[in-house]
Amino acid sequence: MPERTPEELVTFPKATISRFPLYFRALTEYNHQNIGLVSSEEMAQKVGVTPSQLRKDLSYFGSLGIRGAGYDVAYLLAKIKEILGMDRQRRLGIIGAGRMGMALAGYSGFKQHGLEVLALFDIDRAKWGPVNEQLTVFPLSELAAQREKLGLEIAVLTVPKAEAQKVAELAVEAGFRALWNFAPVRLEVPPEVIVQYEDIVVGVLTLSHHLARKFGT
Amino acid sequence: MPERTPEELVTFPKATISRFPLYFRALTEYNHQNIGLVSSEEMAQKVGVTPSQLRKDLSYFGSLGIRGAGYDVAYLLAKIKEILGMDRQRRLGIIGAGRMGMALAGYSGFKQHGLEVLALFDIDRAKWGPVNEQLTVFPLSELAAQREKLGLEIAVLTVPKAEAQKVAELAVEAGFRALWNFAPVRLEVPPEVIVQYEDIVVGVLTLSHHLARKFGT
DNA sequence: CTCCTCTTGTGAATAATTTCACAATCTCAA
DNA sequence: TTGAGATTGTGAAATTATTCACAAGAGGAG
Ligand SMILES: NC(=O)c1ccc[n+]([C@@H]2O[C@H](COP(=O)([O-])OP(=O)(O)OC[C@H]3O[C@@H](n4cnc5c(N)ncnc54)[C@H](O)[C@@H]3O)[C@@H](O)[C@H]2O)c1
Ligand SMILES: NC(=O)c1ccc[n+]([C@@H]2O[C@H](COP(=O)([O-])OP(=O)(O)OC[C@H]3O[C@@H](n4cnc5c(N)ncnc54)[C@H](O)[C@@H]3O)[C@@H](O)[C@H]2O)c1
Repeated sequence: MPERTPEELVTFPKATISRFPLYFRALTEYNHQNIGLVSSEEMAQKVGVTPSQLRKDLSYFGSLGIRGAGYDVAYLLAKIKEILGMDRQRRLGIIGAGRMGMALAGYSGFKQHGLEVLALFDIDRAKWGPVNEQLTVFPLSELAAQREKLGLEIAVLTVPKAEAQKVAELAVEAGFRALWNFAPVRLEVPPEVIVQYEDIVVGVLTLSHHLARKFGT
Repeated sequence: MPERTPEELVTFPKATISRFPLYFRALTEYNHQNIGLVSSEEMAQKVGVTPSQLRKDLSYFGSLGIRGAGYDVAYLLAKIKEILGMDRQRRLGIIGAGRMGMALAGYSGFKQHGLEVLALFDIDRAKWGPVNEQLTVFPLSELAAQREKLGLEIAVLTVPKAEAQKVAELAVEAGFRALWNFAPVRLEVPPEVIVQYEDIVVGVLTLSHHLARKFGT
């Protein structure tokens, strides 16, 4: 019987993971500038966190730096890729080839993060067909087949909010275990499915609130 | 000498404000369904928080419910609008009429939150001109004039990341005090300017991390 | 008017996250 | 090889956020 993996069970704040993309981008820049070693102070300054927060964040994943010297840029970059699951390509399928779906499909920033949009799906037949050399909009009925064929792992939901629950269920049926939902609704899905919500108005309403508070307008 | 306003100085968790849009949408739905009164239990269930969290969040802004009965939907809706600064229209100008800028410009979800996109700006003259009946892409040089004329309060930055710092400075010069930045870079701005960052890859990389952890892939 | 039921509002308790502060230990120069 | 200087890694302290639990009303029935 294969022994159960010991499952290194470190727990860490949820916010820690959300800071890793910042660290990743800073390190990528250092790498481009041929900087091989960087201190927590320098890097923290660049991304706008405290040095101790940066060190603590990294420490949850082991002893990744060199005492007395700093962090090896290339090594830390590799480690962060591993932690974020960027050490292998993640393939995305976008459901809903409307304004938001198409904007995401054309986003050039995904590539450097190991993310790749390989297909779009829509219910509207007018949208079916190739978008460019690499990308095609498929009928929704192709969801399961293309997921399998292209190795899609993450379903991006950019359909109208009234459709989101139904489409989420179709995605789960088609074998997706990770959903990235842009529609402003809470989804009911089986417990093994991970849902990440992207609520775009939160940011701008936070601004609006600050304007109301600070400037009284 | 006019006395300093007492400045009701309640402090509350930052996350509190980010939950208000959820409450707002739930209440809007109750309103549509002609439900006049709702309990914290019912509403919390709907948005996916605990009832005590919902009550605590609201309590920072006063005693907004009716003991023994629940919350008056219409009243609470009005209060939340006030808190989020949605009781008056907020006008947005989008700088960068590319894929993301155009997707946001066409987003129908802003209206119900009291947000209104009134202009786009771009450096590329090929983009200048009317988009539809209500919306025009202006040359970047029009920024200050149109901000004043249209009453724009929030500048949305959807320019390439290499341009973002420069564009932020132009926006501040043009009189904007609130920036909503979609470019993945930290901006240096004067302290009186509020910046809200929208880092789109954080969400999907969080998913990627969970996939890597949970399913080992 | 009184009593009973219901649900809020909120201090206090608990939990989570961040910051502090310093021992550990690496580098480099002589 | 040693010592000085630098910077990490991390328990402990401080701070911030959430949950608990119940007193304080509100409302309705009789
Ligand atoms: N546009 C934005 O900037 C923006 C911002 C934040 C969130 N969103 C959210 O993203 C979603 C899409 O917004 P949008 O502005 O792109 O809308 P859109 O109307 O431009 O696009 C929606 C697309 O979904 C397709 N569709 C409808 N029902 C479908 C179904 N059952 N299966 C598959 N495809 C279906 C439509 O044919 C259309 O192509 C909405 O939920 C919206 O709230 C949009
Ligand atoms: N497309 C997406 O889904 C997406 C998602 C997240 C973040 N973003 C970010 O949003 C920004 C724009 O992305 P995009 O995909 O829309 O790019 P894009 O290339 O489609 O659009 C950029 C637009 O900005 C204009 N521009 C360039 N320099 C300018 C300047 N100095 N002043 C004014 N306008 C200028 C260009 O003419 C173009 O119209 C980038 O920073 C990107 O990282 C995009």
